Amino acid sequence: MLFSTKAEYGVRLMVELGRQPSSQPISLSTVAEAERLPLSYLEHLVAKLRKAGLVTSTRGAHGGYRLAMPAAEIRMDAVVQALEGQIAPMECFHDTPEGKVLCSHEDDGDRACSTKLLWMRVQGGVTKALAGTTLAELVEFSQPQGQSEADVVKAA
Amino acid sequence: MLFSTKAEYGVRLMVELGRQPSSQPISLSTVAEAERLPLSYLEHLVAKLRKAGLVTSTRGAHGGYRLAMPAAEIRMDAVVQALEGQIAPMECFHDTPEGKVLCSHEDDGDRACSTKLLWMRVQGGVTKALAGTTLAELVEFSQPQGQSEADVVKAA
DNA sequence: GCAAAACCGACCGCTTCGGTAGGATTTGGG
DNA sequence: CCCAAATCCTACCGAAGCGGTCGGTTTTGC
Repeated sequence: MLFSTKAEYGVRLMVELGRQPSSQPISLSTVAEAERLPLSYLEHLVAKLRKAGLVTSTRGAHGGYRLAMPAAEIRMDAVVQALEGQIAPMECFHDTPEGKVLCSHEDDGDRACSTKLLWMRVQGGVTKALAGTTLAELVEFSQPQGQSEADVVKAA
Repeated sequence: MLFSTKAEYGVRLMVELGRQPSSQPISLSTVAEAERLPLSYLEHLVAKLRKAGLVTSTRGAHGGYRLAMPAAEIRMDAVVQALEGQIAPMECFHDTPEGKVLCSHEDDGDRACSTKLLWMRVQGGVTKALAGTTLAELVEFSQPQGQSEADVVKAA
């Protein structure tokens, strides 16, 4: 599997927050019940989302979480990265100060790294899919009257 | 990380085999030395490739492995799948008899699965990248006189 | 002040990862 | 015919991550 349930649960959590039209926060236990997910596990996940600045929290009674910005402005690559860590196909890919990726096997002798081309393409495909999808799209898609799934997927 | 070193090592192994022009097999220890990888671990990986029909083996002295078909006919999705198992973004994706993928959270109440759209797009991106790359391309790319990396990546 | 909620950190069983070890079997060459 | 080289097979092992659980602390509205 490319991703663990951290991404799965975390994205569901975000969609649940995005579904709420009101400005008042909703509690984690509400989300946990709606999605039938373990509350104490969601706490760990929402902590990552909060540290990444994707959700804000209000403590105390009637507290809870809400999106830190409109759902249309939240790209899913940020969400998945907050939950799963750096998105790279391989251990040997790491970020450079310029924000690019490099393969550390780069200079094995006189040849180029034989796998780099492949992982660059995979990286591109995943990044494109994640960055090209907003939370608002997922909220819209999950509504019962949403357009046919084939249409939306095709638009990727 | 999306993939483990099984894919990394296994792909390097395949490239090494693809580099050999002759028809005679090359031994694992030769590959291990060339790529500086542990021989006993490579044995496990090459076993998966053999079971998947991607390489053939000849036992005994002067034995070894060779590609089961021309490198240009070997698509990397087959290689990675043989090494890592089914390529799916999520646990809840599984193959159907028709060869498609489905999300098992499909019918949670009256709403569509809120994450399905996202994982479908990711799945599409990865599959396109892997299936659109052949072993021959990687062999070509890893030669010192290969064309610039930007050109090849762009062609994805 | 009580209850509801966010917060925090420790723990735990399980599986996978990356690798090692030891052997068995097959085969070509001397 | 025997030995060395090679594939093949099974078991094991430490470390790490996954998917939680638990107990507690702090904050806040009513």
